[in-house]
Amino acid sequence: MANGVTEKENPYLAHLAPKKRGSPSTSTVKEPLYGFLPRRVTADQVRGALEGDVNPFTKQPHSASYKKILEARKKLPVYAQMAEFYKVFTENQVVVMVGETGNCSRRKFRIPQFVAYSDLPHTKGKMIACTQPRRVAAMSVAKRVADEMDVQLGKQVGYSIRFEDMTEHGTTFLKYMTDGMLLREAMNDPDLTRYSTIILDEAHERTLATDILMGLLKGVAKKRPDLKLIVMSATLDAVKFQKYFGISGRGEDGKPAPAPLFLVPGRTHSVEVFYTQEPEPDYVEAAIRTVLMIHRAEDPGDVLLFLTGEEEIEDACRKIRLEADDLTNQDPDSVGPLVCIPLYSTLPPAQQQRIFDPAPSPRKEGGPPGRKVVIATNIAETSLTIDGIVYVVDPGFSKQKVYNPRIRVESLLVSPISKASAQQRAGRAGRTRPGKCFRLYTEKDFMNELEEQTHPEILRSNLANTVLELVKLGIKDLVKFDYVDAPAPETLMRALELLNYLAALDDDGNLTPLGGIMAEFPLDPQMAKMLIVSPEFKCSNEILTIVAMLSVPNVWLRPNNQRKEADAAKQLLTVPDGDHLTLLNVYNNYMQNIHDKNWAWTNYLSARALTQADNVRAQLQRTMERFEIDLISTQDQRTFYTNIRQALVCGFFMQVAHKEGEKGNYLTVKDNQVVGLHPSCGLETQPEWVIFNEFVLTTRPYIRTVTDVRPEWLLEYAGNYFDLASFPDGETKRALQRVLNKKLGKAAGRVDNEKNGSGSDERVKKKQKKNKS
DNA sequence: GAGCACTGC
Repeated sequence: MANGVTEKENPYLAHLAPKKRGSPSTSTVKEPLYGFLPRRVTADQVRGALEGDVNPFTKQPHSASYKKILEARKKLPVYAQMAEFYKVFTENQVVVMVGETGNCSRRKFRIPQFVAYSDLPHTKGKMIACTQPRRVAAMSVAKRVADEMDVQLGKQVGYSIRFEDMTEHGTTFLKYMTDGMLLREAMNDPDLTRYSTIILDEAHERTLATDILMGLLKGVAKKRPDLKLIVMSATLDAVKFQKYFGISGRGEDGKPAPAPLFLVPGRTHSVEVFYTQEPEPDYVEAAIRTVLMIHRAEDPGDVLLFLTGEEEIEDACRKIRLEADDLTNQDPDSVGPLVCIPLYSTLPPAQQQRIFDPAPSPRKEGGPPGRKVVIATNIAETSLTIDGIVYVVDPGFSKQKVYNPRIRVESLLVSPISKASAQQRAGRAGRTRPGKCFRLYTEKDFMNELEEQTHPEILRSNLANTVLELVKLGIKDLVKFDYVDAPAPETLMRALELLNYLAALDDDGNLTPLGGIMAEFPLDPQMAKMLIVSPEFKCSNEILTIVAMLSVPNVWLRPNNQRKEADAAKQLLTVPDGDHLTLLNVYNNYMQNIHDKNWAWTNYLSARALTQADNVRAQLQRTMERFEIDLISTQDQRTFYTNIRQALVCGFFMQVAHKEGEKGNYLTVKDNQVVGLHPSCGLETQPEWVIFNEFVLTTRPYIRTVTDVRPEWLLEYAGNYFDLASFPDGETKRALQRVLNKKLGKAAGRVDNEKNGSGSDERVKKKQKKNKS
């Protein structure tokens, strides 16, 4: 075999190899575990390279700044662990690596570099991938590592994220990327043959993409003895990953031996944790009280308070500011000034930056010091770190996505956080010096009520997209796929069912040619489907725009003090037949005014979201061109909107609602959920049949982004789904039956049909008349 | 007459 690797030497291969009768079991083999490519570089050699005068990658002399960075690096504990790292890395195919929280940054900078140096003489032409759950991290870490290695970003060290590929083919050998990006690459190269080592960072976050990658890579590692895998995680999950990547037949009694663990010690400061004596009935009120108490009684240091959402945060900010003002008025000499800064993702970036402002100065020299209070969502738990936080207030809640496969609805629920999450939050207090964490729940509740880990995303999501990806990756049996945590069978069934109705999978669950193309689009399957069929309706240009607009955050702005103005501006752009058409109209108007920087703002639209939509549109257009899907628009004004609405039906026929009674209630078809039109909906009337983009569960169930459709289209373009025989009895079925009867009647009397079926759209006509007058 | 936890392709 290549590289002199025999199957026996690789337990993963041995596991796959047919067992010979009477041959000794692999568990008795005592020689070194793996016989991979000879990566026997020693720590001394690497130190020599690091400290030498010439950069081994560029063959250029090391720069002065490099030498300065190197001196600092030499003091880090990881540097001292180099020899230990190379030993475990050389001897094992899979290593689970653990660093205390707060230490992760060092880990993600150094370990990939160590691998890079070890690979230098051996794996020419193959790359090292290091995945991150977030784009910003992939970008910034790559930048810093390029600096540390004294190479140019985008050359030997690069990154690859959506819309931005900073790598050079043939030159880049260390590539930081988002986990989703690596998963995309895997769809066209399931064995990831371009890579010699794959490092999954932040594995404990258990994003959907990381979870799928872990399942995939476990299989690939068995097939590819030359592939090395490093799973990096926070302490708590390590054992789970060690077991998951365990080596068959190596442990006691022939059981799997856990994958080896490599520990990188942490460097965080101690955090003292306080609990309440009794449970708090109102956590927002308790949180406000705690923040004010800290402000009055504790030493200087900034405060981070975790709340669940925008409304809660803005409310708390207001109340804390009021109370702080009261304190100041009572006795300006006893308390310092306090600033309260909200932080959540939908805040414009400039306002997010405020969290890095220094705390306010004392009112007068020698007076009590000022304090900064940041009130944040979970964004401060993972995505953004704020240095200088000394006090954390943790009410123990966050909004979490949950998926109900029975009614096919994803919603956000305020739920108790996990122990792991609580520890992560507490850790935010100890980044610069010893800190304190005030938990607004009892110690008993922490011990007994909180789950160990937050449920991984794969257990809380609609998996339609994921299942299509898995099938595209060549996974034959989705139920038997080796998940780290297997999703509920019902969730998989729902996904398979949807993909089958969309004709992405055939009745045996095999990928159809259409499904293969759908998987190439970074879109939900419904949207991919309608985009692909849209040329048949002569509106692919328009559907492309609508899909792009649906893929970005809400474009409508509605500032609290200008709601009326915002609503009026929206009204001017509204198309009465449906919100999807309104989105198209908004985009087209935006493009016509692209050079007017104030256009978005004066129309109460988010310029950021619109730019993003434009990016997404361009990317999708490239994918369409790759598959030769025509970009066309009809010139016929009479059918312009009708065609678009028909194409929408081809993707979203499973998200149809039927009007019931006169109260404006709708029933979702087949699931029979009573829903209302969301107040943001711009429909002029309440049509009998509508398709909707999402079902949201807030004060009551709503359908949002809604468009008027005709029932005969449902029967025509989704006949399989609207098979009346399988329909539950009820008003919806009877209404469809009437349409069907009428249609059959019409088909019988052709002349009649010719006369009425001119294809014109009554509402469009009406509107054109209106516009003319 | 509502609201948008957070990511990602």
